[in-house]
Amino acid sequence: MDTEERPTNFIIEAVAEDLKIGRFNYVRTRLPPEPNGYLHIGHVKAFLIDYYTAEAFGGELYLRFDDTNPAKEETEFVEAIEDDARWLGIRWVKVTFASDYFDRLYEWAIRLVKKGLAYVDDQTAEEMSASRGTLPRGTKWSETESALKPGIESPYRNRSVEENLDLLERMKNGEFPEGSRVLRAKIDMAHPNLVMRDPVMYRIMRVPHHRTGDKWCIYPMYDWSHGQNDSMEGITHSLCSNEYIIHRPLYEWFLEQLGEFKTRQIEFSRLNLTYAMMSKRKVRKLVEAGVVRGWDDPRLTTLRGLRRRGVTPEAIKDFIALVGETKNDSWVGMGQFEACIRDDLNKHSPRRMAVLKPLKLVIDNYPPPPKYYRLYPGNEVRLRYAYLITCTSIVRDPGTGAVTEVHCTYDPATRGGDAPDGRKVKSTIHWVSAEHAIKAEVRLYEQLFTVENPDVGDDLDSIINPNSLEVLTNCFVEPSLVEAKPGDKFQFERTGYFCVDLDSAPGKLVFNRTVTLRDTWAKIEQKQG
RNA sequence: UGGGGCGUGGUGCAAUGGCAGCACAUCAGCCUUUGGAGCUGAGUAUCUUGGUUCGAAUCCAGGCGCCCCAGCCA
Repeated sequence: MDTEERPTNFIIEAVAEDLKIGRFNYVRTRLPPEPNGYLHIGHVKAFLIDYYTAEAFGGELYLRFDDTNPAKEETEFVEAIEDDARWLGIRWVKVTFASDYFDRLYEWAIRLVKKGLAYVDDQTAEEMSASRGTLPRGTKWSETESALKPGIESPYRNRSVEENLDLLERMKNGEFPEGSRVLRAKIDMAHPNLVMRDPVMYRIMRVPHHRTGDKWCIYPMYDWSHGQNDSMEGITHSLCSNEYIIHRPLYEWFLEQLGEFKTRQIEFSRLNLTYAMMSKRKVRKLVEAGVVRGWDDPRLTTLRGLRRRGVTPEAIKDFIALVGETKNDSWVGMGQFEACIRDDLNKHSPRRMAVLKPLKLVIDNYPPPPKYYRLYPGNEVRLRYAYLITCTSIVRDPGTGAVTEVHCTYDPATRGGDAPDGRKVKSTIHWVSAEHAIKAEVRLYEQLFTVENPDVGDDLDSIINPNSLEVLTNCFVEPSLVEAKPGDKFQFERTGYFCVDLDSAPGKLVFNRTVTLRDTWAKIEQKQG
């Protein structure tokens, strides 16, 4: 990756300005994944922005797992995320965890309590929600008749510092049941930004943590952890998606009150890709329901799925570069991604010949429509790298009418494919020798979903494309592919880009179609109806 | 509209007060031992109204549209 080739963007410009005015004299960013699932294409944009921004200034990148909710997180995902990110080509200087800072964070919380800026609230979750000054959950903003109402201050809001300190200590020691109390920042229950209406800092959870075990009974919320960890690590720029814009005032309020190092948060728009499911929850449902074969199913846009499908890190990075970095809400078409995949594969894939559907190839378009140049009775074509042949007749199955044989004559003078008399043929077709070719299984993929945005709605069954996978077991590939190993990539001439699947084994070749070639013929066909 | 964010060809991104450009997609042509790849050309855009200015996508004011927020999720 050549840094100079990447265009500048508003984040790079903002960071450059910070350096220029002396707000910081170095650059350090962080990747902030929550280890609760596998990485997908949507995460890649954020990862690459963090990586490139640091790289552009000779800065450092930390990989920090945001493990503040033990109910959802597992070590398995930590390893998978590191593996996927490394595969992409991202490099970091150290790996840290939000849980590394639980002790220090607790000290900071005590500081706020002592300053009278945080208190223990005994209200139930329902009471807190009701007193926030808004309509019940589930109500649409459009159904809101009047302006947002101020919240109601908790009856526990003015407890003494001593009592708060005592209660917090006992929360930490596990003296209270789960959900019975929280620590809240004392800010402003009438604030127009709901995030500032006394946000929760700690909640009681009797759940073992994948790294700290049973040590803690209270766990910090995102707002009371992320910015503090950024500050503790000397992160200069905390880059995140637009949904955190409204959290920035709180992010800054905490660091201001604490008097600690002030990281700057900058937001950008997340990636929306058509036909891609970004919701981890929903992808999990597909996996569990057996709609796909696993988290690495080649039809998924998880990094593992893309990798298995044969998509390269370079193609993914090219795509992200092309998408750019802005705050605009936008949708990028899957076709754009596929163009990047083809572009990279075209440059790097060795060409091979493979016949996927030996007979159908010929019969589909007979009698020939206009502009059809391939093999049909009376027409001469070139067998790629071999001879010019002329079709003389076809043999059909008397019962079905399907073509079972195509008879041709070859011109012995055209060895290699050139005619001594200089005559041209309009078409060259690929072939394999029936005597030498080896058999293979080929898996063809189409979009998994029938709708552009599979993340909306909950009726998954209605949006699944029933034809997203077609398995061909009667394919023949040229003998040189006998040595091909899982992950190897090829272009099957005139057909598409393919890679050897994980299921492949000696004597049992399995290929995935990564993406088809651009197909001008398909367009002509479409237009002709 | 309680607060916040965003509006440039079909899609995504540039232009940072000075000829609206790039990529993908589309269309036309050239070339081709992949109907692939490559090459050439074309069409299509500044949400709107007003203001400032010699000059506005850019600055200002109003309007319109879309998105985000009322978890003890991140």
